[in-house]
Amino acid sequence: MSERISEAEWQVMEVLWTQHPLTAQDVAARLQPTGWGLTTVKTLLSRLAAKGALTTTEEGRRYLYAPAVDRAAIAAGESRRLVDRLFGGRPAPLVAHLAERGELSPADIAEL
Amino acid sequence: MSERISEAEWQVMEVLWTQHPLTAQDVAARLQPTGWGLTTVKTLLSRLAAKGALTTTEEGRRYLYAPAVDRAAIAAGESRRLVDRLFGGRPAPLVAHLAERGELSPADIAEL
DNA sequence: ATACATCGATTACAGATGTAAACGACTCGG
DNA sequence: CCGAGTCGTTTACATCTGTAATCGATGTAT
Repeated sequence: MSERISEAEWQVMEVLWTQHPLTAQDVAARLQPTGWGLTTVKTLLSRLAAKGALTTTEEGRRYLYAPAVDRAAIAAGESRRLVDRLFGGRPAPLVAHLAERGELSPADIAEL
Repeated sequence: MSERISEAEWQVMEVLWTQHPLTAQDVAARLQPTGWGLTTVKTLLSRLAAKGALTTTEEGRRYLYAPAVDRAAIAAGESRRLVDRLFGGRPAPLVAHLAERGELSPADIAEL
């Protein structure tokens, strides 16, 4: 699994990271708020399975989907890409910016 | 200017944020390391101009390009998107991850 | 004057992405 | 058995992205 996960695909992964295994139906149900049709969700599931981001188990006539990649690892990779691209690899400016937005609680800061 | 700036386009912006105004030639020269052809750079400049990310001034028969958007603002927006997407809007986990990579110097941390 | 270099603009084209309809196989209620 | 629903798969199609070739106009050197 070296390929990237697109934004729409990410939302599908979110569902499965939260709970798994699930059928396509179930995933679609949990993606209700996106307004996507069932076939759209199926397409995304297929693409994710094709790129090895999730595993499928046959259950009768359908599949049960489950994540095959670790969420934290993917998030780490994406963060890294962003920091490299936007801040030349130095995360400090990013952190500074986040801090300015006041969305880092004092507790968060203390934790570092 | 509400449209996104793609990764290749970002590299072009980097050049112009560093120095401006520049001709297409100059930008391409500074993008030497990418190995992109001159026409490729011109395409990217056009797309960026079309989406209002940079301004053009006619100088004789050619254009001088300069950024029309603030780098920090764009970076902030992209950071925000990433944090929303990957961490549900709570930047703490991202910061924690960056801290774990040891790329935040103690000085950086102190600064918060 | 003429050939050549250079400009921006137009066109190209494959792969990724978002979003889905259509299809053939299968199952289940009557 | 038969029609309706449900599966995954195949096909569709517009937009975006990366990467350029080509083109018509114009400037420049001889």
